[in-house]
Order: sequence, then structure tokens, then C-alpha cells
Amino acid sequence: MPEKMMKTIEVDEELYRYIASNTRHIGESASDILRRLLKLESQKTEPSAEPAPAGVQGEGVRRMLDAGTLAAQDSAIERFMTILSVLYRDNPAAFAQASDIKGRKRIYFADSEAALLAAGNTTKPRAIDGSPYWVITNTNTGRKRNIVTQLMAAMGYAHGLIERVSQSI
Amino acid sequence: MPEKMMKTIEVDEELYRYIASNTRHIGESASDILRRLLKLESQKTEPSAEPAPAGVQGEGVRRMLDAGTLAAQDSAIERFMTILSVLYRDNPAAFAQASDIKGRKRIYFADSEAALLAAGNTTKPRAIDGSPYWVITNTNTGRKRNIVTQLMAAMGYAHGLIERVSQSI
DNA sequence: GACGGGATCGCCGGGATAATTA
DNA sequence: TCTAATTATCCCGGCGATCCCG
Repeated sequence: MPEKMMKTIEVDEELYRYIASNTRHIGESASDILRRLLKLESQKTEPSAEPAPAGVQGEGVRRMLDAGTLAAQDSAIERFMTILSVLYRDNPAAFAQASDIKGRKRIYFADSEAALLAAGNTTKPRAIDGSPYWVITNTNTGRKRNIVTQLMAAMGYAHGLIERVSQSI
Repeated sequence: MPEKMMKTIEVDEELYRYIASNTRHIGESASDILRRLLKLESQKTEPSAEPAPAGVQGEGVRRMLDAGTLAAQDSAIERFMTILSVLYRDNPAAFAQASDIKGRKRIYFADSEAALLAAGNTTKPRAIDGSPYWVITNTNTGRKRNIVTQLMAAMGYAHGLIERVSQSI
């Protein structure tokens, strides 16, 4: 198989083993494995609007909750950003649909910092890790919970899970 | 970060750019970035390695305290450096895990002087005796205590001991 | 980059609370 | 006008690094 343009990176041994252990089929390349683990669209495939199978929705979110990833963060903003990042990966298409929630004047999500800055004063936008989106950040904790609640509801998560997540901020 | 055993893997160019674009700070390695990206959902993430048998952990540290080694030093910096050196020897692996603590802009530990210099102005790095690490030194005493406290907590030491040590700076 | 130590003070991020608007 | 929702000002605590002092 003729290689596409390949780049070489170094990873420590433990990480290497972790990646290797996630091989799904013989001969699978590091790129393919990583793409799956990172939940990136596989090469070429267009944004495929197919929402993840309902059974799967929430997997990553529960894992985040159970792993104590959130408890380890020490500010509401960090927890907020982590949650959004996980939500995006859990279902990019649904996230895209749901992300048009907004307030009276401000818009909460956008694909650029400028868009958020333009819709309010001092909104303090931040990039959502591993996604093309940005969020507004200059809000009290109550509103952060709110935003997550609205977003998850629009993405179709179950009430119980929504509650757990937003309370964990 | 210390020179762990490194493995080389190949990734396609798009994936490479994706990884690079998630760099959080200058000089961050591919391993570190990937670990962060994967951690959010990697099912195997045991929340950090076990902090060595409790019985052993702290031996060297107590000895240092009791021997009055610290009291003999006449500057906070000297005491600070001595403590770090002892901590490293007490448990190099835990130290490695814990040493990624950082401030708003500066990183506190690195395996080279250059890395510390690159992340701030006039950080006055110093090599930690008997280890491959360097620390930042241009801080007030309060922050030195702070750094030691955070480091020891991340290494898994008991609160009481942490308190004794950081107060002795 | 060469004096070293580190207190002091300026700056910034987090986010509660005050202000504003529907 | 009164209340509820939303905005964004602004205070506080933490961090950085200049600059003073021995």
C-alpha cells in the first residue's frame, strides 16, 4: 500500500503500548488507531452527519465522570471546558446541531473567537480542545451549568446523565 | 520531561497537524499532547501511578528533616534545592509524574535549562542535584513553599509531612 | 546572562455579584 | 412596578518578574 505523506513522531513506550493494544485488525496503522481513539473522522470521509448509535451516546461522558477527570480540575472553567471537549467528541454532528443555543445578546458557541467577541462585551472566548469550536467563558457557574444542560438536552442525552454532568461543574 | 525510552510511529500529515495544533505550551512533546487528548476518554487511565509503598515513601525526607540538614542552610533557595534533590531520590518515578505542575505562564520543572528559560523571563533555573531535572528559582519564599507542597501532594506524601517540609523552607 | 536572594508590587484569570433588560 | 433571566463589571486571590538590598 503506497504511503500517503507520512510524518514521524516520538511517543514514550507506555503510550506506544497503549496505542498498539488498541489495534482492531492485523496490520492496522498507527494513524488509523489514533484516529479511532481520538474520534477523528477517518481520512477523506466527509463529515458524515450520522449521529452515533443511540446505545453509544454517552459512553465517553460516563467514562469522564467515572474516571474522576473532572474532580481533578480545580476551577469551574476547566471542568466546563473538559466537558465540552468530551461532548464534542462523543458526537460531533449532534454537537454542531445543538451549538446554536444563545442568550439574549450573546451567542455561546461559534467556530471562531471573533464571532463570540462580536456578540458581546468581554465574553472571554476559549477554544474547545480537539474541536473547531469556541465558547464564551465570562459567566458565573450557574450559567455554565445552564449552558451544558441546554447543550446536552439538544444533543439528546438522558436527563439523569445531564443532571450528573452539570452538577459536576 | 525526562528522556524516557522513546518509540517512533508514523502518522499521516493531517493527523500530525491535528496533534500539533493541540500544543498547550512551547516545546510540548507529541507524547504529552497525545496523553492529554487521550486521557479524556482512555479507559485504562489509572489516575496516575501508585505512589510507591507508603512505608518507604518519606524515609529519606524524614531523615533530612531530623538530621537538621535544612536548618544548616542559610538561604531559602538552598533549602529548596536540597528538598527537591531528596524528593527526587526518594521516588524518581513519582517525581517525574508530579513535575508537570506549572503556573500561569511559567513551567516549574523541566529536563533542561532552556525549557524553563523559554517559558518565562528571568526564571533563574537551577539543576536539581542528583537528578536530570531543573527548577525555576526566581520566586518569593511563599511560592517556593507552594511548589514543594504541590509537588509532594502529587507524589502522594502525607499531609503532615508535607506541612513539615514546606514550613522548613 | 552573569551578583545572588527574594520581597514587593503589578498584572491576570476566575467567577460572584451588581447592573441591565425583557 | 416587580420579578426573572442575562450580561459583564469588577473584586479577590494567585502568579510573575522587576528591582532593591545585603
